[in-house]
Amino acid sequence: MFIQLNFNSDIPIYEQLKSEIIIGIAKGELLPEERLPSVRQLASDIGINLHTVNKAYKQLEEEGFLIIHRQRGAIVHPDGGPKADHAYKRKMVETLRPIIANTICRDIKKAEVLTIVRQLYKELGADSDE
Amino acid sequence: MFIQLNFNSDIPIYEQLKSEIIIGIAKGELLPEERLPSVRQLASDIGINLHTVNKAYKQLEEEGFLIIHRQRGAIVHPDGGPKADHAYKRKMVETLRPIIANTICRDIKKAEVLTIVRQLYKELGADSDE
Amino acid sequence: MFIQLNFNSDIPIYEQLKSEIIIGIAKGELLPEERLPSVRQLASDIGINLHTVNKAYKQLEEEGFLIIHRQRGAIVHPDGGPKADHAYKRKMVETLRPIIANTICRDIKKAEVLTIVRQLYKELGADSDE
Amino acid sequence: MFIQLNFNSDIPIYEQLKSEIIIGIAKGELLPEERLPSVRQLASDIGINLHTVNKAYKQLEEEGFLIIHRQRGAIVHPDGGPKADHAYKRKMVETLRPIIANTICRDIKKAEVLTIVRQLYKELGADSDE
DNA sequence: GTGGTCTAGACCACA
DNA sequence: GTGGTCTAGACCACG
Repeated sequence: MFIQLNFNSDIPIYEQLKSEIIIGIAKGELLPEERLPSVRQLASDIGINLHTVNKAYKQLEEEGFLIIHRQRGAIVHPDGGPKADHAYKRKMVETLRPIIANTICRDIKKAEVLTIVRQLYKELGADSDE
Repeated sequence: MFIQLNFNSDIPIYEQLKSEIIIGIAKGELLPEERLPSVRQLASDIGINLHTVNKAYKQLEEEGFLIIHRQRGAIVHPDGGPKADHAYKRKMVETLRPIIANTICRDIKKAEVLTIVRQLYKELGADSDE
Repeated sequence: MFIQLNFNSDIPIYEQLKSEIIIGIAKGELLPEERLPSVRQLASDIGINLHTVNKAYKQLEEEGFLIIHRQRGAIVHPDGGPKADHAYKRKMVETLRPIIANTICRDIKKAEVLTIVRQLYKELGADSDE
Repeated sequence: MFIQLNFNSDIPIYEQLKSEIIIGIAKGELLPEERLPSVRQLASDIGINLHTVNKAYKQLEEEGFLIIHRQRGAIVHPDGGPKADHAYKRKMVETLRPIIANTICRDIKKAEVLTIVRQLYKELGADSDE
């Protein structure tokens, strides 16, 4: 699993790190119960601040992606991720709405966006027609 | 056109305002060349500072959604929005990837997400072409 | 003489109008002692506010390009323009410096800029090798 | 690098500041990747408000001269400046036209203006290629 | 009456 | 300590 961060992005490092880990879990590169690098280790590897990794881990635990043991470090949640409740879905729709509105303003066809979404599912290894 | 802001959100007010305006343009509630409220007027209506509105307007002008005129105020860009270049599409994919990854972790089916996207197109009034 | 204004520009209308008139004088389209349209007439022709034309005329008189008679209206200054004093030249250099600095940052060769300047002299009808 | 502002000028302070920084980059006083003072530091040094400095920095980032990082502050763009596209050159010509027209009206010889331009290139340290 | 500019001061997110 | 955000209020340029 490669973690690629863009230090010039306006997206906070810890957010990028969270995304990378979530992508890793989605792809199956990080399996349930798999152990993640220690905060110290990962921070050193990526060349970022220890607190930044810690913040990402903490929030991922908060959201149900990880379980952090004081001694054993962080492991991927046995269930592979938090469950989708109504609140989450509502928030997702709120997130997608301005993105979709933007594509409409820019005359991007619905079909093209749907294709992009399907490609992302393929890229992330969830390509089954479920 | 209704503008609904969430002052408790972690999304900046000016970002929410930008999204609302983009949604308005996508829906056709704001037509090309249509005049938007003055910064003072809108700020007063929403109950925020005029500089916050100004920031949203300025950025929307920068992105090609609006044209700001010193005397006439802000109008929707005659073209209804900026064109979609490669950079935009790349950025959109980068935006969608962690969202999609998240849905995968949460076991939301691809079909459901595609349905949500289609519903958003419908809601935003761009239901014509699949 | 055509007066072309860009109402979407961030340059004030009266400034654009001043420039157009100065360009007209430089080109010889407006000859010394030639009468300009009345404030009312020009404003109506261009479709702008009367005060805007008035402001441009006033400032051009102030700078020595025009002479405004209460009854006869505005005429081009008999000398064809104000004289170049030290203050003007100093100001011109101050105006050009950031423009030139910008071209350097953008890797535009000095030769290209000199060519552009020469072309402008040609376009404005002052092409002699004086 | 000295920053000299004229508070009585009709040119906005943030514009003057932008020019000074661009000149600094052109001269090579500000090298690519070099760090600029923090907005607070510079504002304090010059005696202006930090928002004014921020505005200048932001616009310079937008134009490709700087990169602003939340923690590291602002640095000169690694490339030393944005590239020159057609739009930029067209705008530059539009900027120069009224300036040149003015010199013609004032009987300043073309040769003198060309000399001034050459001197500016010399002053700004880009004297190499004619 | 419109946006543009500038100042001032506050709190927050980030690393 | 850095920039980001938001508020507040003032004066000005423009037309």
